[in-house]
Amino acid sequence: MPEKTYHIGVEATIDVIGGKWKPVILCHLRHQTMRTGELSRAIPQISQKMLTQQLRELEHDGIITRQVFKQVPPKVEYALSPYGETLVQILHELCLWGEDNVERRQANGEDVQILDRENVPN
Amino acid sequence: MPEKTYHIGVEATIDVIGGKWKPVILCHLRHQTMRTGELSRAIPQISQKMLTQQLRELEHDGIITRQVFKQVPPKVEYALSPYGETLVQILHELCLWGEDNVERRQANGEDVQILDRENVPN
DNA sequence: CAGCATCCGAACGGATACTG
DNA sequence: CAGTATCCGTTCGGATGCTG
Repeated sequence: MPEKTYHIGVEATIDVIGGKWKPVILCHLRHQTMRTGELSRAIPQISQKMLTQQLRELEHDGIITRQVFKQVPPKVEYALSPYGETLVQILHELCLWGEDNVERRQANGEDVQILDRENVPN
Repeated sequence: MPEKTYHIGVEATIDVIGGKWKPVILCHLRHQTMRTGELSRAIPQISQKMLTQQLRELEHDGIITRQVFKQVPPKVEYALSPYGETLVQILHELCLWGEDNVERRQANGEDVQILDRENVPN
């Protein structure tokens, strides 16, 4: 009996890139390699613990790469792995849908905003 | 100051369709309207409490519709709303990616399986 | 059949302090 | 700068029992 059984494809996807932070991290890594501190500044709400933890898991699942520069002070760069690159299209669509969703909620009178859009319609 | 601030589009998306169960529920509703019991049987691992809770949230966010038939025994049908339909493409891709991911892990010697594929390559 | 309420353990996730 | 370890409150989520 397999140790892990999924009933539908999306379950496996969520298992790897699901959660509160992973999609955000991956979205930032879509366009560039980033150092730990850069990611931390790009995602101000995340705690240092969560950031490291999520990066470790993404690395373990082969989605991102972690390159350590042996120097003082330390320097570590994270980037999408070739396999992680297969997610960029989906990540892009997830970003766009979220932007549309916020617009929709604003039009609906909700007090919500989004700081960085990657698509400015019209 | 807005009560809800997102820094990037994908955050808003995750806020609405993120979590362990919502993507699975939505994937099932892509192709058909389903009754509560049908969903429950289609997702055997979910508890009744979680199923109801997630359905309520999806309904509240305008992703699905809930139609109650006034009869005994009760009958309730859930379906994607027109707005929810804007997610079908993304959901489809999430399913496919997960299926590929499982194949990749299997090829890597991991003891993992997926029961229902929607795309059987080759 | 569909749903609500409650209890309770597990996991998530933040704050802080410390290391190479 | 990057990362580890610990403490601890909050939320998640399962199990059970009950209602119309």
